[in-house]
Amino acid sequence: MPLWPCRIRAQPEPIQRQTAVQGLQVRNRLVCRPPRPYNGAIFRNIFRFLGLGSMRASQYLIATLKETPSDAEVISHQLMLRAGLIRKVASGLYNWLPMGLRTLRKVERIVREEMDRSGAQEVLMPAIQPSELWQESGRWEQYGPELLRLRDRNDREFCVGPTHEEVITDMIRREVKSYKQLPANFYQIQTKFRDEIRPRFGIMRSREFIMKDAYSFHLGTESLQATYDLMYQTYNNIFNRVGLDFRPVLADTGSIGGNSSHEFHVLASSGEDDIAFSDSSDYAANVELAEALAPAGERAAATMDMHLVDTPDAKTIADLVKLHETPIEKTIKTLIVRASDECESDFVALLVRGDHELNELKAEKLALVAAPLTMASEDEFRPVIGAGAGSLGPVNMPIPCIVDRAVAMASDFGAGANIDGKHYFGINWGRDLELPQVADLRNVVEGDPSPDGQGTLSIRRGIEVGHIFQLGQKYSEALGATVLDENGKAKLMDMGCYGIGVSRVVASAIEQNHDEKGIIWPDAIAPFHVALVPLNYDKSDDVKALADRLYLDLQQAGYDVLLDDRKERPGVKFADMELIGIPHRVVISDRGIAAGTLEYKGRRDSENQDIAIDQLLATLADKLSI
RNA sequence: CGGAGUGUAGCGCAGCUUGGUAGCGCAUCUGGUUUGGGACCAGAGGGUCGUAGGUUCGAAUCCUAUCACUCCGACCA
Repeated sequence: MPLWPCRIRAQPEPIQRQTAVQGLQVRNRLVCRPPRPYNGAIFRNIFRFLGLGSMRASQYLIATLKETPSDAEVISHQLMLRAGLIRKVASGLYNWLPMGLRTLRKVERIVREEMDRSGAQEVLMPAIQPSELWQESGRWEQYGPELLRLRDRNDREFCVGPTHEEVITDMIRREVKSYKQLPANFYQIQTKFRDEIRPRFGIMRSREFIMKDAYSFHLGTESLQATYDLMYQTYNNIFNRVGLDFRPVLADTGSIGGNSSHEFHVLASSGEDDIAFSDSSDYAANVELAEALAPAGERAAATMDMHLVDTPDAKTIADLVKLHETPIEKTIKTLIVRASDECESDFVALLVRGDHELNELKAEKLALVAAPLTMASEDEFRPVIGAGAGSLGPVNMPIPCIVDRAVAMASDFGAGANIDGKHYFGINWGRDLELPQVADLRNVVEGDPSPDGQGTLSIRRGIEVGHIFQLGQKYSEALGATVLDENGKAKLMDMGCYGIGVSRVVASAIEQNHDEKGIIWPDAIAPFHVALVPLNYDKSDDVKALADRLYLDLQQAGYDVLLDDRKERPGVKFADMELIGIPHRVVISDRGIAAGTLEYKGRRDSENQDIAIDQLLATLADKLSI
């Protein structure tokens, strides 16, 4: 009998983990198929087939290093090298050694199972793609040097695929003819290549990487939205099963456009993106996107007269605060940017509070502001305003001003006087000058109210491991991918696109789960579940007999076991197993056998625990969640 | 692409200023002693000093070019 259908039938419900995304997975709980009854016996039994198998350490490549290679910057890169999971072949290119590949395969398997469960169909497309398709979509020109292009012996042009919209759209326009075949969702787990300007952080930002990409096809945006929601749920299931602390966050739809887009971020201090999320709701967004609400309440009444002060040494907000003892929230930064054609002036002044940062995305969406956002140079604006960058402000500003919501709420504030070396203090809107146009101009900061009205925002770093978004008809239109509708008329398909950086998930799991001794794998993706560490395996017949027996018993029970039968001293074995990050360790010794016990230690535990030999399976069943 | 830096044994590094023909620790192999937290002793193997050219009696060392890698920045469906 083929194994594959058995697998599907025997799948357990995804394990709900309380540790990750508290409360988030309840959102839009979509049931794609009736839940199957959980049958522990079948699960356990079948798991034997699902496991990657057990190994004896003496016959396995344990490529641990004592010292950290000098070019490894982030912790996941260092530990992946030290634990012998990967080795660098060239910049941004890595070998996966056996130990690392096991984890990669386990992540892949979880992704595959959950994608299959959602009803998506697995395909495999070529890594090398013909230029013709990219020319059809227009991306042959659009995509910069990040697209690795090459020629074959016949001088035809190809690229190494960084993504597969063109190929899948081409495939579907040939195969799918009728609305009756929709909706449909196709995915692959494949090697991608992006010729990054600067690969770094090891597997986190390599040039070649493994990605799960899925593309869905629809007639109508409602159907697209339904599959989008299903993928949103599927991604939550996947990252919960992997065992990561993550957040789905609202993301910029970027150059593709479309209605909505979510990125899935693993929270880790080494992340490259800032994520803002509410402390009391499921709101989360890329900091670039999070709306900065107006401060609550009324503007405070004026208590000072506006007065001009000589500030020859205050070129920056920091100087102003230091030299003139002004609270930073009472200062205003004035930034001059190029104006759009709609504006009668060449420039526009954008005002944010001294302690806030301009959000360029928000600014360039304003009608009066030229996109892309371009800061004006002092040479350009000095003739118009008559002052340099350190002395700008709203009072007597000859060009249109747009002020941030927080600026609009300020009173008694200080700002440049548009005269070199002078600032006004005690400025108040309405009394000293008219309040100009108000807009959301700034990045949110820690402690701001959440845009959904519930709670306040925290900001943490995140590693993007997944991204889902709606492509709409961009590619179906470019490539002419149509189906016939009920009336026999050709209609362009709507498309969605859903990616997971599979190899990056491995690195991000380490970023989130490690200590000074090494990696601490979540059970679900650990290369081995249990490290069996016999002491004196080569000398003691009792130890050897028991270790061999337990090795078989644990395999029977469905665990992936690494039996460390190497002729090494105990300290070496312990250190290696901890560095590699095997989450459960069982030590077998003559001393223990005499007392009828084994020693159990979870990777995060600080103390060993003696357990009766016949209690091992029960203990592991209790400690291990797979 | 701009800025900075590094290339010496599998890994981490010294040697370079002041040229004299390569060394340390870890790892590996052999023998012995050890054996509950990365052992010890004795011995061994392993290097075109990134590459090419130049200066010199002589270059890891000085000069020139070049390649690779790393870091910071710009970039990132």
